[in-house]
Amino acid sequence: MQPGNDADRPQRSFVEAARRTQIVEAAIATIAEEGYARASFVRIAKRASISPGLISYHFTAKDELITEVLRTVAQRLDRAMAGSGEVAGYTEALHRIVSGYVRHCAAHPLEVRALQEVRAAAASPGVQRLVAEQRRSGIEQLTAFLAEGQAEGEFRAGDPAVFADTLWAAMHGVPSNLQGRTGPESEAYAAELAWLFVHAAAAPGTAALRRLQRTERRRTSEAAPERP
Amino acid sequence: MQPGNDADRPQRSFVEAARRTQIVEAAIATIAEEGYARASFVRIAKRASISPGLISYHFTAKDELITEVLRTVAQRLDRAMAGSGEVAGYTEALHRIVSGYVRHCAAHPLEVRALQEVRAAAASPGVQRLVAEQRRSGIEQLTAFLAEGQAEGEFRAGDPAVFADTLWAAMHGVPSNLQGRTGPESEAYAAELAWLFVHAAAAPGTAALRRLQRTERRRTSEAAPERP
Amino acid sequence: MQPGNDADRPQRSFVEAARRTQIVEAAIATIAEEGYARASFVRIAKRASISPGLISYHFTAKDELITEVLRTVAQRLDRAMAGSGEVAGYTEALHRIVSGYVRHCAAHPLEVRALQEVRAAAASPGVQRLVAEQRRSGIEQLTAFLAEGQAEGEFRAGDPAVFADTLWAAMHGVPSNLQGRTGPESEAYAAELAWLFVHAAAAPGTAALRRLQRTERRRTSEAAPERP
Amino acid sequence: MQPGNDADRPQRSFVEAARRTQIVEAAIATIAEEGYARASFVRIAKRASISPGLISYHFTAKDELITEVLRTVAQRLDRAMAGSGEVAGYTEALHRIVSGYVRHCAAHPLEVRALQEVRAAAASPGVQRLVAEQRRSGIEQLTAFLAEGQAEGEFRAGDPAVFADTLWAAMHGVPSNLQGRTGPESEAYAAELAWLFVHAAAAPGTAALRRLQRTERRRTSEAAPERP
DNA sequence: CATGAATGAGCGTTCATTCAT
DNA sequence: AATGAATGAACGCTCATTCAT
Repeated sequence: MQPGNDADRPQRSFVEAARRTQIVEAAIATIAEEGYARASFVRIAKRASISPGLISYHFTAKDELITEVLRTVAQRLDRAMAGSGEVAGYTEALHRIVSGYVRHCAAHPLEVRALQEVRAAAASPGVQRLVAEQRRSGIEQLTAFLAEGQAEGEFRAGDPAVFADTLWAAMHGVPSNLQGRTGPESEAYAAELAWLFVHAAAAPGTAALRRLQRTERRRTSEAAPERP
Repeated sequence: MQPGNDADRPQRSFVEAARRTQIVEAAIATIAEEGYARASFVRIAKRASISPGLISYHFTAKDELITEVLRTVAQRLDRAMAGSGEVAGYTEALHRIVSGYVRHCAAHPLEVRALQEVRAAAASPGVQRLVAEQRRSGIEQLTAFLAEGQAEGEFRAGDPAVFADTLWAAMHGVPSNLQGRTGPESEAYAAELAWLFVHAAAAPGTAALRRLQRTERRRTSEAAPERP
Repeated sequence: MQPGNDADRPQRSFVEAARRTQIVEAAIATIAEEGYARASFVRIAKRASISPGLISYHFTAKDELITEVLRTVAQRLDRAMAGSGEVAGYTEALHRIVSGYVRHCAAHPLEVRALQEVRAAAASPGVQRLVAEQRRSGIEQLTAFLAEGQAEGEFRAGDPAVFADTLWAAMHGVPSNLQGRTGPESEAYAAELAWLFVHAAAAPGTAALRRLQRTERRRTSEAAPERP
Repeated sequence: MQPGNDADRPQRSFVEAARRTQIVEAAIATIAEEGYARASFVRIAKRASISPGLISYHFTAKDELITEVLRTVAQRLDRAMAGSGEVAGYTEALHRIVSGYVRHCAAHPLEVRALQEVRAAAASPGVQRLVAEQRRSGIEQLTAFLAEGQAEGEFRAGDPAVFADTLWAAMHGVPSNLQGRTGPESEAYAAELAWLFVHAAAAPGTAALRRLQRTERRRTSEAAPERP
């Protein structure tokens, strides 16, 4: 969902790209585990087993590094939410967005934690602008998606912008809510949250809803087939 | 919703209380407008037109000041959400909680912004503990309220904990979502969000829901009677 | 042994004198128990249950307070070392000086501790000057005393200045050496140290030494008469 | 006499070692000349012509710098007191300890002054612990040495612990007593003080004492052969 | 490319001292 | 005579950034 301006510096050697990636990963880990406030160049460099000066060499300023962190993590999140394979309709798509998001949070807690830390604590105007832009863009896409679903008759009436805001905010809370939950519990959480929003959005009596209900019931019983 | 230990230091002179209040308000404004990371004693003091040393004189450590900020804002929020006057039932109470919260955010954007900043960016263990405790306590109260409403038959079946998590997260997103909206727009936002959660929670066909619907329609038409 | 310039401010009301005394005592206790570095006006005032401003009111600067502390404690020490009653000769006088000093250290550890703290840690030129003066004066008196004893034939030949230096230094170490010793142990320490210096100073075969030996033996057996 | 744990951080680059040494030396000079209380990072850095931040870069905390100062100076002192060459017996060894110590004080007054300042004025628990440990260890070694000399019949009867305390304290006073004395005067002071303690410790009529007396007389007459 | 020593500004905090009350 | 709120300078320490090597 992040807006990309990949044209910033098109020419990048292989080694340089590798170093940048390494530094970004170290930054993600440091921010996630020690908090944004403690993620100094010295600490990030220590984690990457390089010198702090090298970070400044590859990134013109801390802002650029943090920006890269933001883009990297958001991109992976987008991919996780998009999922793969065909989608039968809007209802199923919504279900996949929410559950995919929750599953990604459960599978990559460090990344998501780092994302939240940066979004909340980063103070520089540049980073804040990007955060706002990611937010705007994300909500815009959600709103468009919901409006389409309405137009197709799968989603009920109501202001799609408010619904998108709420969905976005609810997703933001997921990492915190997942803390202390085991893998299976996270899976259940994903299902529960997805259903909550699917129900809240679905027009009453849509076939899409019933179809999804059947699909999910099968999935669940396959995953836990102890029932006779 | 914050856990209170008001017995910390019972004896406080009038002047001291006034200064503390002034400093807390300056801190709130600074955090809200410049971000937690830039809310240094020097900047807060400048806003209050006092010397930085005076903050240390009145608060034993920065933690204490931030804690006071957290408590002050949370307390006002709690009051706003509780509202005044009788409440007919759980459905109406839920409506009031959500709309009261949104209205408070619209009326006191600095306070709420500061609250979010501190909750997200404060790194010290002491503050993080209080933040976690406020969160735990808030969600616990919401969960209990929702479970009661279920037992009384006003709310539909479902895990009240997940619903509470979602509601909490959605409320956290409100200040951001309100940014750039005018007063009347905020009012509409409050109504919309409240309806969203009331609908999501309400058991189908409750009288309470219909009653609330009538009440709100009257309120709205009085507030904006330009319709023929 | 401290040089007195009592003419600094001759006119002092009764109340003022009492306050000054109270503050000086609080300062002594604070310095002794918390160390010179932590003996701020606020802490001293808290101990005296007064306001910090009052200290500045009664003492023109911290230097003056510390100076007063130094004078007060040194004066008591001098009195303790002078003792009371007749002294038969120089040998006995030396014994009394050393043992009197040790006993005073054992009886008033706070005072002496404060004295050492100030002497060692006080940085201001004014205080350092007084410390140096007390030292000079003390050693001068000791030197004169030793030279007299030499002239009278009770003390052996040798540079009295070096002996005085050594005695002064040894006395400075007493408070530390006394730490962790019980009352009776301190008494034994006093006797041992006094004997050490009496022996080191005494001319061989003086009658004074034998006389003192008899006296002390009697004192000791009276204090611990469990011998048959 | 200081307890060493040199294994703290074994790996240190050449440049870093040089800087640390430079900073330690600057700290010693600052403490000695301006007093411990005025030995701030800013002042030490100014003396070393570096920025204050660099001290923090090379030492994790002020404690570590002061600890290094303590260790460095104490180590040199130990070496000076141990001296070189064979020692005929305990009496001669005692003479060498005292005179070696005094000579070191005369030759390196800044170092020793700094040592005293730190020992007396440093307030942090970490430093105080090391100071106490150095003291304990030093007195313990002296006591053991004296007890051995007693067992060998060279030293007279008496509590070696009290003698060690006194010797330690007397040595502590030397730097002050040396102030204002010229080189030759210091040499005389060394001889006088060493004799004082040798006499105080020696058993009457030992051959060792007479032998030492002859040796020293020769040394002295060679150093100042103006006598006919 | 890469290092890591070095800088200088800014941080929270302490303190002797002042002064309106 | 006494209070205690208030100041401003100094403290130890952290940090992004620079640069000689």
